[in-house]
Amino acid sequence: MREKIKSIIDKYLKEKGYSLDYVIEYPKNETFGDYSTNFAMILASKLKRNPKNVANEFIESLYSNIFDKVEIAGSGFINFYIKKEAFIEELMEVYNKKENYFKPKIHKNKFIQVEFVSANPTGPLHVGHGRGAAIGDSIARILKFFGHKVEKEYYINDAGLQMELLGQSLYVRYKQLLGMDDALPEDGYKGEYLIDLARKLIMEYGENLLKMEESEAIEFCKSRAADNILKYIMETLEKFRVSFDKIFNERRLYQSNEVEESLKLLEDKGVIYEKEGALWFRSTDFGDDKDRVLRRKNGVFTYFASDIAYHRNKFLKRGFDEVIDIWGSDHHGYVKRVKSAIEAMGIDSEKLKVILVQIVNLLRSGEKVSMSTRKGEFVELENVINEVGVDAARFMFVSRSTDSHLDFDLELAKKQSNDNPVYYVQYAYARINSIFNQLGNKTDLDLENAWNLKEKEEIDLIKSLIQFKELLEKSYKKRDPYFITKGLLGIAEKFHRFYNKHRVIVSEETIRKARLLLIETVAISLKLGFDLIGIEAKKRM
RNA sequence: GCCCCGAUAGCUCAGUAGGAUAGAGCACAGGAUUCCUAAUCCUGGUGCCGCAGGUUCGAAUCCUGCUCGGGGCACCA
Repeated sequence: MREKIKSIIDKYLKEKGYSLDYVIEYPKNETFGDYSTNFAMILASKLKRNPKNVANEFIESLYSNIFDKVEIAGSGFINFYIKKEAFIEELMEVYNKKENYFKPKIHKNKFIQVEFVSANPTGPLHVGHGRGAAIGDSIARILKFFGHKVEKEYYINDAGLQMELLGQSLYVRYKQLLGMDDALPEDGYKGEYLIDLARKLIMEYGENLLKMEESEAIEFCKSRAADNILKYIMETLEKFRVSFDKIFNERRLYQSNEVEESLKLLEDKGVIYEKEGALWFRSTDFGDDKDRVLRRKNGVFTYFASDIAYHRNKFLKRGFDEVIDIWGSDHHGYVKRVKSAIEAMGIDSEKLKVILVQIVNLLRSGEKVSMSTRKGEFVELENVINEVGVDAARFMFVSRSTDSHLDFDLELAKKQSNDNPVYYVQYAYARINSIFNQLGNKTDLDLENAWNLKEKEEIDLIKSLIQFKELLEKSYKKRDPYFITKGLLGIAEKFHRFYNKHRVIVSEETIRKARLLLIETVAISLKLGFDLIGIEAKKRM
């Protein structure tokens, strides 16, 4: 609809020989029509003319039949009042094309990777990971829907100190359970889950680990812990309806020599130097605050080094056209240097999009819950899912734009009441379904009936579908699923309003069929939105 | 000290790439169900848009400075 208006204006401007940036928007107030544009004001200021005259000339030249009326308002806005027939035509289009209506016509297919969660298997996932998971998975779904080839990946830093500490921590717990006196290392993992794991170890191996060399025992504990925890993480994610196409291990980058190769590549580009025994990347050449260490004095590579290799692998080995990394906001300082390195390797750093997910404040009865993995005082995603359900959790996580903080109140999300927007939206779908159930299968819909729609609530509902299309597109362009929740709420609101005021199952066949067509189309749209953010389209509630 | 994100109604947040009287949900009060699910709907009112300047026909939105909150600034991960 917006495009139709835009093409009319563009055509007019083109005939006049102008081109300018203007907007077509929804007026704040319904009495100002369905759409509104400021182009006359912009053109007028360019020509130093009176905006109202400019607007008037445009209106007089109009001959389109989709408008009831077109008015000048305020200091030169042009307000468009759309004929209801035009909206009904739009509805028919949705009905005909189904989900495809919501896909834009043109775009080139890309091969896109979405890398997310990527938590090290050193402990269970917490709510922060949950938000990343919900966002990443939804983005992948959206990109797929819009026709791209998408690969979802989980990256594990399994080559560094963290995993070492994990092994040590488990070993200590194991010894402690056997009555030995030992303390966790300073930065060790203090969570309960390691005690559980230690208990399992004792059940399976008794005291046998004590007979090993300590380093061997720790190595054993490390891989046991990692395997177990990763398995647990994946189970949680699966429950959360999040799956991955690939798990990528950091260790692999060393085994295949890709870390060395990447550094060689950078060296050839002349952006590497040695200082004080360490190897540095001159990221300041690319706008970073300071240069970064790649290999420490002690000969050990930094994570940055393997991350460079990892991104080289993504772009040069696997050939992704676009890579989306979803990180916690606490990694924001890292973005610049990774992009610098990519640029240095001759890759367009625009192809890497880093989405920083802001913090989740978990509240329980108003009390803020702290979430540090190492201290072991975090709330597990698993618990949250069990408490509030997958649908509510996923919806909550994506219901704010990614760059704003999210307050997640467990008590609130648990409530099955209308504080909880996910139920509001799902309920709309269930109601539609219930109407169709009522009718059994005698619901032959045919398009022509749609012309009988005339009530304000009916037309408003159609408008909400058109807006949903726009929001979907925005969600896609901005790579943020948040806009989908907004669209869903918009449709649900209009639907509930319609439902309350008008009955679908009425004796008059023409009206009944028209409304059935309408709600069928609404159901299609809702279902699509649900699928894209990974929540269930419940037929009953 | 430097960098990032934020500051809008009692609370949680929108505000669509400068536009009309700044919106929604929650909370609060009242009302609606012989009939497709009351997990719904309807009616009520709140704002120095953090502060101070600037840019222009016009600023919550852009620029500059400042204040406050959160996070980040390692040869840690």
